[in-house]
Parts: sequence; C-alpha cells; structure tokens
Amino acid sequence: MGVTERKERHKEELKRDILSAAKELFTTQGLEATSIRNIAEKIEYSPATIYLYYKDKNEIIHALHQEGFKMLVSHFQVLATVSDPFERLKAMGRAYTRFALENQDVYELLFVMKEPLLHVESCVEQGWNEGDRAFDILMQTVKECQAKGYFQTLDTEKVSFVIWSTMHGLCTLRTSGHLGHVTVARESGHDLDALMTSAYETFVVMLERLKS
Amino acid sequence: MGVTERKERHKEELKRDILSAAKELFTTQGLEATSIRNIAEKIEYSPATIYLYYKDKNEIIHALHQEGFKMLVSHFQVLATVSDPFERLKAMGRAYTRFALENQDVYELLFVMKEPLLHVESCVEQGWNEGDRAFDILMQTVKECQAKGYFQTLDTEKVSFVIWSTMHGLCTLRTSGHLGHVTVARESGHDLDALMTSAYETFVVMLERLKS
DNA sequence: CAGAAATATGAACACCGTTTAGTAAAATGG
DNA sequence: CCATTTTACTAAACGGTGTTCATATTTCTG
Repeated sequence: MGVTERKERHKEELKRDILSAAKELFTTQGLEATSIRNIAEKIEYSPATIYLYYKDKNEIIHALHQEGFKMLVSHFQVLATVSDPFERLKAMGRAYTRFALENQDVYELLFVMKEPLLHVESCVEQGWNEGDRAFDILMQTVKECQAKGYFQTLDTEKVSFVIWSTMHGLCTLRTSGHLGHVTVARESGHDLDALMTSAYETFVVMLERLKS
Repeated sequence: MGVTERKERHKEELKRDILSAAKELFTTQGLEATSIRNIAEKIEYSPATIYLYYKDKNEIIHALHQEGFKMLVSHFQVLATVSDPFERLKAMGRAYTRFALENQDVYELLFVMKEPLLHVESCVEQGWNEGDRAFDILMQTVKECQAKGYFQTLDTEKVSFVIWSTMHGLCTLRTSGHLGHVTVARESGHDLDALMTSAYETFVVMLERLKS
C-alpha cells in the first residue's frame, strides 16, 4: 500500500506547511497578524481546512512554542563549552537577555503567554519537557557554582528560580515598556537596552559577592 | 446657568458609571469579559455612547490602570512606619507578591500589558506618575539600606531595578503558570504559592548577605 | 463504473473595537 | 410659543477574530 503512505506523507506535509506559514507570519508580522485566516490565505487553503490538521489555534501556538524553545536551547548549547561554572552562568544570562530582546514575540510566546501552557496540560504524556531541559541546564550550572563556593547553604532549585525570575523580570519589564516609564532614562540618553544591560551587570556583581 | 452645570454633572456621572462598570466587569469576570459591548450592556447604553465619553478602549484601560496603581501604592503606604530600611524592604517584597497573587488581573494590567502604557505616552503632560512614585519608594528604601551597609558601591537605581525585576519575575512566572511546569513542585506537594514564597525568602537571604 | 471514504470549503455563528449617519430630545433665540 | 440649533444617543454597518457544520469535490476501492 504505497499509495496510502504517499497520502499520509502529503497530510504530514500540509501540516508542516501550516506550521511554517504560521511561523513566518509570527516572526515577520508578529502575534497579532498570526490569525487562522492569515495562515489559510498564505497556504492558499480555506480557514476551515486548518481545523482538519490542528484542533484549534492553541495547538498551532503550542507547536510554535516548541520550535521557539528549540531556538532558545540551541542558544544555550554553545555555552556548555565554558568550563568555569560562574562564567557559564554569566554567559547564560547574557544569552538569555539577548535572545529575549532580539526575539521579543518568541520570548512572549515562551514565557509570558498562558495559552501554550494550557495545551501542555492537556497532553499529560510529558510535561513541559523543553522547558524542563532549559531549567535543568540552569540548575546544573548553579550546582556547579555552589561547589565552587557560591550561594552556600542555599537550595539549588530556589536559587535557580530566583535567578531565572530576575532575568525574566529584566527582560519583560524592558520589552513591555515599563522600564522606560520609570527610570531616569526618560530624561537621559534613553537607551533602554543599554540600561537593562547595565542592570544585568549589577545583578552579576551582586551574585559575585555571594561567594563565601 | 444652573442647567448647564447640572448637565455637566450628569456627563461626569455617566463617565464614572462607565468606569465603575468596567472596573466591576474587570475584577469579577476578568480581562476577557471587559469588552466595550459588555460595559455598554451593564450600564444599559449603546456601545457607541461609550465613545462619547472615552476616546477608545485604551483610555478606559488606562483609567483602570490608574485605579489599580492607587491600590498598590496604598498597600505600600502602610509600610512607611517600618523604621529599619531592610525590614521595610522585606515587607515591601511580601506586600508586592501578596498584591500580585491576590489581584492577578490587576497586576497584569499594571505591569504586563502594553496597552495602558501606550496611552500614557500620548499624554505627555506627566509621565507614568503613579508608577514613578512606587518606584521612588523602592529607591528611597534601597538608598537607606545602602546607608546601613547593604549593596555598597552599587548604583541605587540599578539595584532597585534588579530587585523590582526579581519580584516581577517571581510573580509573573507564578501567575502565568510557568513555575508549575518547571519545578519539582509537579511531583511534590504542588503548592505553588508556598514554593514562590520560599523562593522569595531565598532571595531575601541573598540580599541579606550583601551587607558589608 | 458505482459507491464509499477522505478531503476541502462556503457560509454561517457569535464575538470583538470602532465609525457613521441619522434620530429624538432639549436648550436657545426671536 | 414656535423655529432653529445644539446635545445626547443609537442602529447599523465595517472589517476583523476563532470556530463549526452542512455541503461539495475529489480520490480510492470493490
């Protein structure tokens, strides 16, 4: 039955076409423009057809979510070569902020929106595996830092969560525009990215001082 | 001309009615349910009427935004009585997380959504005065902590921003559901609020160790 | 070739924010 | 007191959203 196989492949192909159309719309036009109707138009099918391949929009968003996570994890993968754990931690922070600022919509998809996570809950099979992996990388690094005298007597998971929170807060307050409304940056050079970066450096110094 | 005055009062009254209808919808039904049409139905007017009193939905959202900020600032006001600056800082953090968890939609309105800020930009008159005030309270406290030996040689504004970011990150990762998908909390008691609180305590310990 | 099964869609439903043209009521001027 | 202007309001529409369902159209199979 080579015929059914070919058809099967065609089906998978269309499913991927839908996803890549969604991906392109999402990355070039942003979240707003990524509607079922726009996707349908791009692949030259009826909007209703999309529902034969994806249950609803959340399923598409979830698929984009996974792709976005692969992007992020790949950004981290490079840093595994840095042997000193604290240096690695610093580099991870820089990579994280850079990723968030350069891919704001993707970042929002990964860490701000609630919809993609809701879909994860329905697939009980495996939790948020990509997310877990990224967090495990962070925890592993924190653990190694602790072995070198940093964050002594503190719980690894909680320290990791605090660090993640700080990075997430820095990034979202920057991209949401709240940073620009509160700081002296308004009257000064108003280079918000530079201000956020220097705030990150301050955070690094704070962490550095936590070595016993 | 007492007539025009009375009419003027009626106009102001309706404007407030719209806002309080919006507020009630927002706090009881959430963000999604707060549509122009729902508000109109609640006050028993046509949707178009609302546009005679507010330029667009963003203006209403901005008004709710200001109300939300007054709520937050009032939560902080009480803490001014705490004389020790570091104790005050700790109490502020607790008040902040408590506010965020107990008023999740309001918090999102204040610190996550971009729409209310966009409206602020159009009113050049005065920046984000409420937000500035809250941030100034934080900065003042950090400054006093520095006078007592905390965060020495670090820039007050940047330390404040880092602290704010951490709090914001903790709160949003909690309320967006991302915390629950990444931590061991899944298999353990899965009391996420308690986990977030203990992460906050870890953060406090970290700050405490930054005293020279 | 007929019938069954898979595939695709047009049209509709119920929403959304917003605008416009038009109506009804009230205030004003003569 | 009537005519006119101003004010207050709204019905209906525009273009958009996600989603569903009955109806084609195409493809495979006996």
